[in-house]
Amino acid sequence: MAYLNGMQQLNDYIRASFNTEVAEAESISNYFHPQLLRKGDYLLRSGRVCDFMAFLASGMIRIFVNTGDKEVTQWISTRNYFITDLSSFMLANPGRWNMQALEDCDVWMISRSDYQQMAGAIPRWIEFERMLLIHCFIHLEERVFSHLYMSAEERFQQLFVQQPELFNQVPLQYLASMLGMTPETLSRMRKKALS
Amino acid sequence: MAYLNGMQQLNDYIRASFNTEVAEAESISNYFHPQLLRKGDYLLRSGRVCDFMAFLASGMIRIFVNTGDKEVTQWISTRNYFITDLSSFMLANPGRWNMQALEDCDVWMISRSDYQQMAGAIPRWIEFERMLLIHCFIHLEERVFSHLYMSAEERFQQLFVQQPELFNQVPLQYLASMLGMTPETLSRMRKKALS
DNA sequence: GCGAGTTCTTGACATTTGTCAAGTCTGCGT
DNA sequence: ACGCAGACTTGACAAATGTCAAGAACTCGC
Repeated sequence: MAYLNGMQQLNDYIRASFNTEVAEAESISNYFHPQLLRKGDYLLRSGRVCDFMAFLASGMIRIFVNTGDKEVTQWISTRNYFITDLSSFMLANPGRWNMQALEDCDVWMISRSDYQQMAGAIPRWIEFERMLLIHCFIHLEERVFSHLYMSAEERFQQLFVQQPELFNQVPLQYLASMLGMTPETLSRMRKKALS
Repeated sequence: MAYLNGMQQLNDYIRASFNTEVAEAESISNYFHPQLLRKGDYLLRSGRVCDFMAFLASGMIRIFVNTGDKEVTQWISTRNYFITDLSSFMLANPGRWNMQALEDCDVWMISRSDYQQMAGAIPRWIEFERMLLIHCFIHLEERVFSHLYMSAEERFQQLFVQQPELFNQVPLQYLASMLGMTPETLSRMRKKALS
């Protein structure tokens, strides 16, 4: 059941992104294969080459790295996002990131070789990939900018407004790390925000 | 003279990036037109649609925004980089960034319409653009990461090692902003580093 | 080479955020 | 339901960084 819903979601997402027909969307989503992740399962481990791109149909995945002294969460992906270690997937070198399911996840995966085949077979995929890269760039640029002109508290408040659902579902320590502050600081700010 | 050198540099850069013949590199660089900027001149102003991509053959350009209370320098581009307000150039919406010459610059520009024409005429340009986007993504990701796991001092030291030339040529206040700290703090850290 | 304007440095102090440690809460497996 | 382990909260304090203000150094046009 979860599989079928997930595939439908991938289809819908592609149709909306490509503004295209059902047939073309299906020709794309057929390249993807379902996988269920249990809470705690790893989709990828640091140091491995990332040989896939994944579409997260449901659940949440945390992307993080262990730097020896501390664990740094770079990002938490929610449903309807494509996930990969871009550097590793595109350049086929060992990657930095761990990807771990924060809850049970329904994930649709495509291997690098299938990806290349798809890109060759479906010219519009290349267009789509281009827009994906552009939007990722814009998003990261915004994030760098937030560290240049906002305080920790302002970054917290922005996230609290933009993605309040994260604060129910994600362990606070991961959000803290993603915001570039300690769990204690985030705990205090959240308390203040709720009062 | 500067023009010829600049064109040569654009050619060399493209040949190296594309790993291609002189002829193809020239067919690309012919789409670009030279422009000399005087120190202080603006290549782009905040709020305008960015209708160009530029190759910086010599000089330095500061990319920044005025947020009302303070000016935030996002990046300082050195020679041999392509420069554009990516969001604005690709999506043709009004951009956020100012771009100002920190010194006299030799810049080679291509308009959006010529860019599109070139992309249509030279399929390898699309490949190149893709690699450009991927590398920009990786660079920004690294930069976000640096704000998550490094202190201000560590970010300073990293920049000081990686691009020491910036510290001679660029007003300290801009470097401070780019690193996400105040000029006073950077001044103190630099003093400590030099002793 | 001079002077106005900008930029940089320095000190004193304020604020923000981090660190550590203890105690509390919560959720999960048995 | 119990107990354990992990997660969260809280307080006291420490460290990093910011703010403000004054003076020094530099730059650039004349």
